[in-house]
Amino acid sequence: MSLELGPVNKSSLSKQVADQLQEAILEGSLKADDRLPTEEELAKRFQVSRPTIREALKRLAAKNLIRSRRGPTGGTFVNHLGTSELSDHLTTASTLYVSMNQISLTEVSSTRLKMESLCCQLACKHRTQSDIELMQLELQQQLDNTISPEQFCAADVRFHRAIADASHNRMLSFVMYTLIEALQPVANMIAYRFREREIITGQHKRLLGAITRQDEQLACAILDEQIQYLDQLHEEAQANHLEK
Amino acid sequence: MSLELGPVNKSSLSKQVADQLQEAILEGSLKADDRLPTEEELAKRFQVSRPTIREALKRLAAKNLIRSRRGPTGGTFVNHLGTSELSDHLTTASTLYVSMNQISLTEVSSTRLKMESLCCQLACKHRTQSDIELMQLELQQQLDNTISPEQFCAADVRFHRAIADASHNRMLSFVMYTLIEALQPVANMIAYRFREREIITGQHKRLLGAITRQDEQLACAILDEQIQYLDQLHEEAQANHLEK
DNA sequence: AAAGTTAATTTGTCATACAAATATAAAATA
DNA sequence: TATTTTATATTTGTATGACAAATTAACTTT
Repeated sequence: MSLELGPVNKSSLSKQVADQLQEAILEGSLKADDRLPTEEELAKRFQVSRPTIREALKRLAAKNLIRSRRGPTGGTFVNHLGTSELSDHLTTASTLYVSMNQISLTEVSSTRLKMESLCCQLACKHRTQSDIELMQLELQQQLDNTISPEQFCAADVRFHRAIADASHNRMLSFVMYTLIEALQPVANMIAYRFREREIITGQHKRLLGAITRQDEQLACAILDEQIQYLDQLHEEAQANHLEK
Repeated sequence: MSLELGPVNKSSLSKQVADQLQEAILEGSLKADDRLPTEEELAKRFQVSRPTIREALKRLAAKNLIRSRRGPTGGTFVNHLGTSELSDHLTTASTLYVSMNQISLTEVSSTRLKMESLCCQLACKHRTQSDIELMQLELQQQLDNTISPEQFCAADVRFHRAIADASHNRMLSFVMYTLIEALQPVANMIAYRFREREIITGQHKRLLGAITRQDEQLACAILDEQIQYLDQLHEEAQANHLEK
């Protein structure tokens, strides 16, 4: 007689454990800052070995869902995911996606233009004083000519993130973070040249002014100008690259 | 004398290994479908133990960057990430983000409306015959009253994804996938009631018609109608929930 | 009472062994 | 000879046990 055994486990144990834990987090059984049982105890509960548990935990750690600390008060804790905590995650995802699928930067930048315009409109409506102050802070850093290209880029990212956050629509912010990261390769190029830095920061200055004065149309226009400028730089760089 | 030792490794070995491998993938040294050295060899190269290597690999596996197979021709391979391959990744991220930060569905749905309108506009311009056929296929399934709520939801997701893909802007598709998933909780509700199914499929029918005839304005209007309808259902459900 | 020391707890790492899957090559069979 | 079966080698998956490192709590000593 053919004994109908269970559908059984076709995926690896560590994956099953990881999925169960993730489900628990997603469902709310495990809330932020909750401490999970020790690895040893998890091993007992799931009836698997400790290395298997550890592999499962690493999977979750890679997604930034948990953090671990050693010591008596240590252990593994559930992370609360803020927009910035997820950015690592999104950075790799979007950067990889763009590079592996050879998505033209035109596609990226046109999408970004539309979305960031939306952000700007909302930012003009809902920006608070602290939003403006944050943007000013980042702008100040960009004006400092002594900072390294990397620092300039980072400040640029933070400036655009600040615009997204000023929309006060967290979902929009979340999505926008992805796009900002995806365009970093282009942003990187400009950071190395003083002349381009000046143009960008000039645009940022005017953009911040427009948002402060709640001038939606002007803000969108400046944004459009910046993205067109970036596109142009990118095209030139590509042309140079082909010549070589 | 104070010997200035290197800045050293403050993060765990498995993380360092994972980061290095990821960097290699991101940079292009490891291309899609490339096979990595065996775990044993990696262990030798990185001068760490095999379990450590495995934890590192699991981190990458969690991000869907690699896949593993056993056997002589097996090993660990680099994944090529398509939109759908990354959707898992983004789904958890966005779902978690929405639930953990208690983002109101109003925020999500207003964002989605704007973005999906953009998709519709582009879809009207660029949709091909095969795009339309795909949407028709999914619509047919939704019209079948015998399918389960889960199947209905899945078909709904695929229908909206098809719209996003019809825009022929992969970056936009990519971002849109995230938003579609984030609104699934609402979509789930409607799938259980026959009456609501009918209304939704009716809207989809008209939407498909508009896209086929390349009527941008009409398409956007129908989309707006649908999202308003979903918002309304969601509000009612919440009101009921409070009464209880 | 304050400071330093020790002990306990928990994650991080290592070493080794065996199990399971799977393709290749060899061997047995029709 | 052709085909099926069997053996075998390779590689990931899992288990066990041990020790290292970090960090806190309790304890001891001054």
